[in-house]
Amino acid sequence: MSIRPYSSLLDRLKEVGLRPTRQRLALARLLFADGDRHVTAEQLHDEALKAEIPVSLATIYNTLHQFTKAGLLREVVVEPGRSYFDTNTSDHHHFFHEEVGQLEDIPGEQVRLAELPAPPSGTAIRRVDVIVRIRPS
Amino acid sequence: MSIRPYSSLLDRLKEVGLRPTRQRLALARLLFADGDRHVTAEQLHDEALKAEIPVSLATIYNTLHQFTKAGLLREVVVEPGRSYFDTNTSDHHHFFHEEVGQLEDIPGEQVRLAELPAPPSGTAIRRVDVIVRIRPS
DNA sequence: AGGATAGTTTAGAACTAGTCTAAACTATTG
DNA sequence: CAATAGTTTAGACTAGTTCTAAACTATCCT
Repeated sequence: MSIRPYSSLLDRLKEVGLRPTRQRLALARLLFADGDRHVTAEQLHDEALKAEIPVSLATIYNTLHQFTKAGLLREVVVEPGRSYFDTNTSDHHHFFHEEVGQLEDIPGEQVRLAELPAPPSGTAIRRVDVIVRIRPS
Repeated sequence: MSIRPYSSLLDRLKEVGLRPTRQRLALARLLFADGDRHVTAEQLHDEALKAEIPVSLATIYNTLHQFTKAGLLREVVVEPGRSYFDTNTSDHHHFFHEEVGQLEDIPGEQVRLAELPAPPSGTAIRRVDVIVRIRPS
């Protein structure tokens, strides 16, 4: 996402059929301004308020889900009762730092699946998530 | 887990330092009686009530967590806001049937990681989860 | 065996993340 | 610029889970 220049956020929203409202633009800026990020709804909400963007929690959730559906974000589930949203939508995997509750991308192709199982009949693979759970050593 | 004969449930509980109470024995029986299972707290609760084992939801949660800590169960996180417990504690991975909310073991070594990334310095790998998310095709 | 003790269970309150609702607001379209 | 359709919002609500403090029970000790 960081590939795209700042000014095109508006265009990207339009492309995916979302009106470029004040809130969405502001949140998109927070999310995509600098590099890859992994945020929870609460985190983004706090950040928005600190940045003087008064936005309701409901809108945070709406926006995160709409962005996800539109392919601008990817949801990552690693902890019960908390969702993370990843601004890196390319095919990649994660470290999850369990003590801290922090996600980190595993760069490039450092994880490679030698073999994938055939999906049960009548089903198709939608996505493969690899989570490497780490701890302070 | 199904390796162990039924009568040894009591011993297993003792081994891991949990008193073999009526509730724990009954839940262990439900969990480990026939083969590998993936249950949520609510599912197990319903099952227990149907089997005429009146047990409170709090005890279900306590028991699932104690069993997990003791290594009799393994917790699998695939959906926000819902935890699954797997009676198969050996090293293996999962299909997750998204429409139905059902986990299924990927048999044997059908998933092999060709390369694992080095964990960030100061950390050690605790576990690697591979979740193959599937959909009806 | 019987009582003391420490671990366990329980109902229900409390909590947390997330969703819903319906009214107010705003971007777009003509 | 008005009409309209999509968006935002506060606050009520829900689902899953955890907490609490009182009642209960397995175990230990004599």
